[in-house]
Amino acid sequence: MVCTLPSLSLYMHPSLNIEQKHRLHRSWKPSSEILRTELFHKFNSPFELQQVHTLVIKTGTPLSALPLSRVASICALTPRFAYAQQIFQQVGQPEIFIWNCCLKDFAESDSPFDAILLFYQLRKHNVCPDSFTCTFVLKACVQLRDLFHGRIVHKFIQKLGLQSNLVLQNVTVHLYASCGKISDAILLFNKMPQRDVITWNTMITQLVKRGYIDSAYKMFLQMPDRNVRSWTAMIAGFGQCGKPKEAIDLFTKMEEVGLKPSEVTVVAVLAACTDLGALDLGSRIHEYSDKNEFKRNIPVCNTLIDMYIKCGVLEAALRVFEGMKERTVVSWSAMIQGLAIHGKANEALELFHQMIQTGMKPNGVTFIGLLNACSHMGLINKGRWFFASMSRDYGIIPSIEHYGCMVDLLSRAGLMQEAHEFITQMPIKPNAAVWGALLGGCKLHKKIEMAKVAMRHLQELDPLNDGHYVVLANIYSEAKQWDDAARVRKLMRNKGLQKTLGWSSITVNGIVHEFVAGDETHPQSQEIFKVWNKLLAHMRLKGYIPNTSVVLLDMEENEKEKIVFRHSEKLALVFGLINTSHGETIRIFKNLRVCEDCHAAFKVISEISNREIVVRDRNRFHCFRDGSCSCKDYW
DNA sequence: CTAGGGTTAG
Repeated sequence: MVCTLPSLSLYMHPSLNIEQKHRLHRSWKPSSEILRTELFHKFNSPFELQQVHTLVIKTGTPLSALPLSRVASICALTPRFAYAQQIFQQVGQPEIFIWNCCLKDFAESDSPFDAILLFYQLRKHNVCPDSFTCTFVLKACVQLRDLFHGRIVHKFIQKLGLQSNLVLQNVTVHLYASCGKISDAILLFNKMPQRDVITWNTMITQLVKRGYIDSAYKMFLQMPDRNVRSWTAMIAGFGQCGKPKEAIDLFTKMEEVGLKPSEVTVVAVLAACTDLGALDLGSRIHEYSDKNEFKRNIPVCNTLIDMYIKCGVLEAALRVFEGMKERTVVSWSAMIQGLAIHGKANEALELFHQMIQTGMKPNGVTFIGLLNACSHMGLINKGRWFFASMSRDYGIIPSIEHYGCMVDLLSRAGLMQEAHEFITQMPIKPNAAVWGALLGGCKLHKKIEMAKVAMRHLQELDPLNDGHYVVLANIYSEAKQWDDAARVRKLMRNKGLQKTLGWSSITVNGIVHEFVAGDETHPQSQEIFKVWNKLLAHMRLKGYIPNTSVVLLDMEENEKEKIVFRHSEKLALVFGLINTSHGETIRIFKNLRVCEDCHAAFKVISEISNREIVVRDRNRFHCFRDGSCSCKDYW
């Protein structure tokens, strides 16, 4: 009689009683192959392990067929430690080897503290650790930033006489640096009789993380041999500390040396392109990635998506997103945020819906994107709903950023009282971003009294940020309260602050042209002004009326016009019209928010010149086409 | 069974 083999999952099914299990047990003779592939990954407790162990003995399967690392992890932190030891002592492999495998898994898991606990268990049961053991425990300490246990292991290494082991020295340097003891790390580094490329790379990365970019670069120049990871660490370092130009310069040098960029290099360089709005280099890196089969690498795709979004090419970002075989929450969140800052709120919400349907769990960042989408398009009720939903339906506790988004949403919509009430009822202390969002709403809706309230808090929380003073002065100026405006500007000056100079840039033929307001230094300045005057006549016919209320100062109307006409974004746009071919999209990058008059002017110009104009603002994108803007004037 | 570089928001 042929009987079907029951699977182990059936054998161990909780609904079977002991007698049924025995019956199965007697009749069932699985091959060791079945044991290995089907069975052993399914037991989860010492009790189940014991059943499997019995089975192994009964069927005469060699003990080594057991997934020993799994046995170890099940027994390690339960009172069954000795049981595992007993098995390990019979398999003909050094016992410590098996425990080390388990330690490695723990150290790389999401609860690295288990590695430290296991280490104590090993000591308690007199298992003798080796250098591998120490490596993994130290790695866990690095993950946890656990200097206390790290120091214990460090002393233990010396007790074992392993202090000259290079790998251990490298991890120890990493440990002290990552726990904020950078001077201890440097001390150890200096004492090392020999160092390898990993030692140097570790130091570079850690110095960058602590903000010592100059020391990191010195080390980079000083080190004897540099591999791809050294270059990448330094490129990423420049990017992370706000020096994307330096990152790209270094990348160029890396190419000159002839080293082949890895996936990680590509991610770092793309992030720098994102910050700079360097679409041309970004696209080149995209081609390189495709040629080198980096397409399957999720972070590469995620960074590409973000790069295209922040360079204003939403379609390209969507293409990368659609082409991904596998996506993470980062991919979805990046795309949702991208749609949000491009003013496509409904598409963003729709994408979120799709995300949920694929079974992907959103995180806090996903909701920041969603709230931004609602905020930028004035979807107040949807925004309120998402805010409530995140904790209720997904167990995500709103962070200060989410509260900031909500205040932005409410105050942009003019619901100033509600926004203020929302702030006073927050369970966490409001920060400068929260009050700043309220102040922004006051500017938009000309609420002077509320602006004063917001400013009082901002002066306390963020006194050195010139932006707040400028906004408040603007609010007074718009209300023609010149004395108050002057008082705020004086207050700002007394703190030693200057208004951040606005600038706009445009890339033509790979060359970045930067303009500041009133700029006459560009070689083509005269031509720019001539073309502007012609354009202006045309614009006036189309109904454009200069909005001079954006000028802070009390002066004659035609003086104000002169100032408005030479705003940096207008200069960059006219330069673009002159120097690009007809029909080409013009992309402008502005460091501050785009001015209201420029916004109105760009709409008219997009119609007259029949051009698409994409402006990357401090906060979002404006895509001007056929006389209107993608933000639908809600920003 | 060792050690080093990366992505969404802010």
